Amino acid sequence: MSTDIKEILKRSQLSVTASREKILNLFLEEAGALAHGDIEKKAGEKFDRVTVYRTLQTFVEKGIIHTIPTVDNSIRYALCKDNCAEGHHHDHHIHFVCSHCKNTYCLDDIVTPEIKLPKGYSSSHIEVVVEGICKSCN
Amino acid sequence: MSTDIKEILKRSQLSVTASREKILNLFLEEAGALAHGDIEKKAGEKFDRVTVYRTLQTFVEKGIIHTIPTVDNSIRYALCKDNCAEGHHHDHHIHFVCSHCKNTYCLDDIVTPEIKLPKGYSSSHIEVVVEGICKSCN
DNA sequence: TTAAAAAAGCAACATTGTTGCAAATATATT
DNA sequence: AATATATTTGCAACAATGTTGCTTTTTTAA
Repeated sequence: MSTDIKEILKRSQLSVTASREKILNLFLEEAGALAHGDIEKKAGEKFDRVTVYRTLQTFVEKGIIHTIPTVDNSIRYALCKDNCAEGHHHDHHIHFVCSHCKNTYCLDDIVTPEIKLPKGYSSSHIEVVVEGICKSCN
Repeated sequence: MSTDIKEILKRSQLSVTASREKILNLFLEEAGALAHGDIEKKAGEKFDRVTVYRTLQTFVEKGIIHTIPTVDNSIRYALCKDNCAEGHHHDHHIHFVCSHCKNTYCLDDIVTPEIKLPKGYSSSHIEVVVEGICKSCN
């Protein structure tokens, strides 16, 4: 477990604990996004479910990870590559869900497009989720 | 309850039952999208929770309603305006979530944009969810 | 090293979603 | 219109997921 992890936590003004290190490490190791369930599985029997819930919530608040919209009932989380400030996410990349391997990836280099809205609507944030076959499965 | 409702059900080769009529009617009356919970509330104590789950599932399969991605843990459903065939949705409109009234709307006239993906990725479906302030709240 | 603050773990509970099966209802047929 | 068949509903029991309050443990700061 690299010292980067402690650094990230400290930078976000979070105390460094075993659970936070472990969970953050899972995200650093993982190419794709993780759902709460994935984390429980990967962390083994080590942590209480409640701890995982609270840690994810804290990480989102501090801008360490962000949520990704899904059509099934599962919140997926991924690392914020841009340096999101506390309580202020500003990711503008799109997300890709592979229909084959079921993984979700952040395509950090693909920026969300402009959308022309009807009169009366104003936009503050745009989410794009593309479904298809990913690089590894193609 | 208009006879259109029976028509829609028959067209999808579904038997016409009180629950299906009532739930379909909720969608026809409602401008925005509905989550499972909304439907349970609006339908009052009339139906078993299981019936609502199964009805929504059936409607999605038959192309009567479609699901909308969310970042919270709730599947939202809305009517398919385009005539989606059984097991084959082909909606290409975008979705709008109002941060003020919390409603989700289909913007049927706004078509999802083309997205240029990195090499190796192929796309089969694109979802766009715009967050902002809607017409009524502006 | 110790005191104060923060987080983890536990228990109990609430909500949400699933499955099998018997009773009720809808459809098709006579 | 009445009946047989097929489908759907409602119930019960269960599984999974998410939440809250409180005590113990760990971290941080002095």
